[in-house]
Amino acid sequence: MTQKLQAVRGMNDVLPADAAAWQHLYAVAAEVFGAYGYGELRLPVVERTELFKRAVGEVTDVVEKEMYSFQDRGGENLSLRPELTAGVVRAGIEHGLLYNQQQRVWCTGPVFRYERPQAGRYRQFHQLDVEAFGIATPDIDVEVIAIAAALWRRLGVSGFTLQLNSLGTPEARTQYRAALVEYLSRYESSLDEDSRRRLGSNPLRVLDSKVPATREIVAGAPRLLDHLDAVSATHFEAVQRGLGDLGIDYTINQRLVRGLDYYTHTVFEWTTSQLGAQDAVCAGGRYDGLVEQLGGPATPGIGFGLGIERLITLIALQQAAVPGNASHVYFCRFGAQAEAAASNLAEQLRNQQPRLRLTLNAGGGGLKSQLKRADNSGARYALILGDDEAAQSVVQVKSLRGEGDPFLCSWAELPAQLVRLLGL
RNA sequence: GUGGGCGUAGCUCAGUUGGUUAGAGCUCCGGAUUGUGAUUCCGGAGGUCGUGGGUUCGAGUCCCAUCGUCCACCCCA
Repeated sequence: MTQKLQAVRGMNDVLPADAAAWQHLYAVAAEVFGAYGYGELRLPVVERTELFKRAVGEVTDVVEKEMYSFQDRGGENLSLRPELTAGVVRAGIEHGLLYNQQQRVWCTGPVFRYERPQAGRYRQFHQLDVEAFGIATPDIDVEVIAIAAALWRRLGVSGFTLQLNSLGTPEARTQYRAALVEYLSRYESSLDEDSRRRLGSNPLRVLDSKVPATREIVAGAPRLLDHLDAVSATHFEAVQRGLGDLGIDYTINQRLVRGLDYYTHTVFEWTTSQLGAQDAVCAGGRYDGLVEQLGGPATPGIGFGLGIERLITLIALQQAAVPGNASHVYFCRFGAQAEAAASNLAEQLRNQQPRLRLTLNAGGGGLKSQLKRADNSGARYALILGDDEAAQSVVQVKSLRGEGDPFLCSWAELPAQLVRLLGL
């Protein structure tokens, strides 16, 4: 069977028309993260499988059944990263960034999860990641959450709900876990199959279940927040106060437990009702034990991962402004002399005005069809250079968007004229 | 991994109870006095009807399989 050559299932191309939104998002994100003093970290897409097993957790779905794992030619067990935090921590430890110091970093790139694709869920997707290390106080929890809020503001997207919870210290969590298991065990026969399995492996995830019968049981379960030790409770209150001071609204969701094992204390999720079932756009939390768990010095950390595809979808849905990437001008040229002159002129213009986006007609065609191309390109102005104009060293400048009548402009004055017209 | 919807021109779709050369709109290309777009008029290009089997005198239309896609479960960003 000859199979048509096509992209791998769940892995999408981003076409030029859509890339404008991506570029805009990256530009704004880099600016916002930079404004908070976060530096970019660039990491490999492939890591040792062991890293994710130890960081994310051996019994999580992500590691158990969603990783792209393989052996390379040397027999190493490697995986495409299913998330970014583990790699960030690995790099931090490896390069000594986490020894007794603070680090604020961000990271972006593709991540991979072998899942059944659906709206907002792909096998290769992209995340923006923000992480802060070496700061145990709740002010950094607030800062990290505020960064996301700032990003929404700068992008002009809205309608999020910030859900907040605390998992407490590992000790508190262990204690709570025991209480929860004891409670749930009493109803074991009434639980759904998944939940019964998780009772042994990862009981907190049962809280998250959507099965009605299980939810009923969960409703009467001991509450995590009631089991917080004094330190955790104080920390959580401080986070809430800090968010309140910044005017960031939130709701406490006691069932928010997150699917990755490394979280402690604060966990949060920015969700929206506009994306269907995959409603989490940005999620994260504190992971005070992770660095040590991966062989580094005991170092507190907190961060979030943000789904770029989901955010891009929201931007489109809410029609938030995205600067266009169309050319400013389309240069029409015809006649042997004029074509050569136009080619030189175009180079000069681009050199003198690096911000100018100029498409030079190629492939010939009559003026009519060239102007058609100019119009379709989305350019604001057309430059027209035929042999008549060339003989006088001028070009015709013609608005394609009803911004005044065509006029002739000398080659010498053209750069200044374009700057004026385009507001470069 | 489970369940359901859908796969006909680049795009959005129509194709009557299976029946002669598979249609429309948009896009694209060309033309309407030889150098002026987006409007109008005329013309043109473009499809092995996802793929492979099967039923039939005959299948885009029915059956099976397969791939893809969409949505939900699950999981998460």
